[in-house]
Amino acid sequence: MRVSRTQAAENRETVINVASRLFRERGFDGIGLKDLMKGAGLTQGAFYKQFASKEDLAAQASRRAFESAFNRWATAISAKPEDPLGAVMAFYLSMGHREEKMDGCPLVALAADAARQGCEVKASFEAGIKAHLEVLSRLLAETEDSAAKGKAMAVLSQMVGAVTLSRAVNDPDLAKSILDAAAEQIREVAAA
Amino acid sequence: MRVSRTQAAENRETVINVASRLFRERGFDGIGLKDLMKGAGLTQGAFYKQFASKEDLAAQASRRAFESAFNRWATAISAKPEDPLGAVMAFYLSMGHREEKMDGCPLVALAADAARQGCEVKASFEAGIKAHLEVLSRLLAETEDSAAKGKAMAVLSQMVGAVTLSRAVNDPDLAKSILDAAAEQIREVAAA
DNA sequence: ATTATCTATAGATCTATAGATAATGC
DNA sequence: ATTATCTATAGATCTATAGATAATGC
Repeated sequence: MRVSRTQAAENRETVINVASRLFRERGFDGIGLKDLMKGAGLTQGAFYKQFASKEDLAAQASRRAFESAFNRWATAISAKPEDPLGAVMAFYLSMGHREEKMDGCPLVALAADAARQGCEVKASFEAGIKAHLEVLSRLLAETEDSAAKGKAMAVLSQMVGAVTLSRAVNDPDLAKSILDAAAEQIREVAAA
Repeated sequence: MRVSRTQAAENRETVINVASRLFRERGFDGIGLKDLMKGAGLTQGAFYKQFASKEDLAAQASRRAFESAFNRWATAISAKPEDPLGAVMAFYLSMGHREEKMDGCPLVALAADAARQGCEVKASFEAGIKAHLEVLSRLLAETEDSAAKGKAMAVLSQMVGAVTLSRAVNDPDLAKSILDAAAEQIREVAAA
């Protein structure tokens, strides 16, 4: 029954990866440890040798979700170097992202949940938000540094809010209008 | 044990009012029927004579939360008729609103949760979002109707996203910067 | 007679822990 | 000898239902 240290470390990574997706899909309170462990091919009993508590896993899984989010940003940016901001907006403010809860942005899926968690989870989110703001500041390419930071905060708020609202309604036309309106305004802000 | 019809109707309203606050504070999955009913001074057994299911209550409570949100908007607007948009932003994008989860905007507290619920809850949110957009369109006072609608969607997204992000971080300075950046950009958009 | 609420409970699930097992690592 | 995982379980909680109770409403 015991496995090697490397295997145990791999198992731990798998649990974090699975949790980063299932928490996004169902919320921190929407899935139990049994199903999370099952998703990693383990049983619930193995959980507490790897993690201190469910909240501990929530903090780790949030960090992992941000890592995978950054990979998507990096892929989009490097695929279109002549318009990196446009490339990010094209996928972020798309109907595809709206429907892709499990692999979508953790800020949209879990930031409101994170507000109800302890300070470890919030620390993961704070780090994730700061990293997002740095990338956005760079993409907005302001000459003045403080202006870029403010714009980045405003733009990130708008992105997160737009996808959140688009997911909360039934009507896909309304959802698309919200995403398009955000994209339009971000274009104007970036050009200003 | 039985109460009069009017008393029963009052009890039902109380349950919806309590749920609209406790759901916002703890999330749809973060509080059980027992505690919701206790908050209304009743026992769990009385629940199913009034509501078809927890999701049914979630839809009703969401509608009620939007009603109370509109009251706050209306109060702010009528208190400062020379700058209604500024009055709304002053409370919405404040640190006070950030800390006031139970009575704050239901879009911030529950829109991400609503995305995981059934179509009844989403219908409540769709109606609430549309009503918000109508008020905002009017406050933005565009001459062209379609431009006002687009601006309203962009501004609402930004408001919801900013408060959501401000609640997900530990650092109050960062939280305040996010709220201020959103307010600043909304002022510019409104002036344009 | 009807019915709103109560107590009680079914049956499932939740987080967390205890002890057994069997493979690793010294 | 140590330990990662397993099965099993404690104790609490969840949604939903059943049947008793007592007041309403006809």
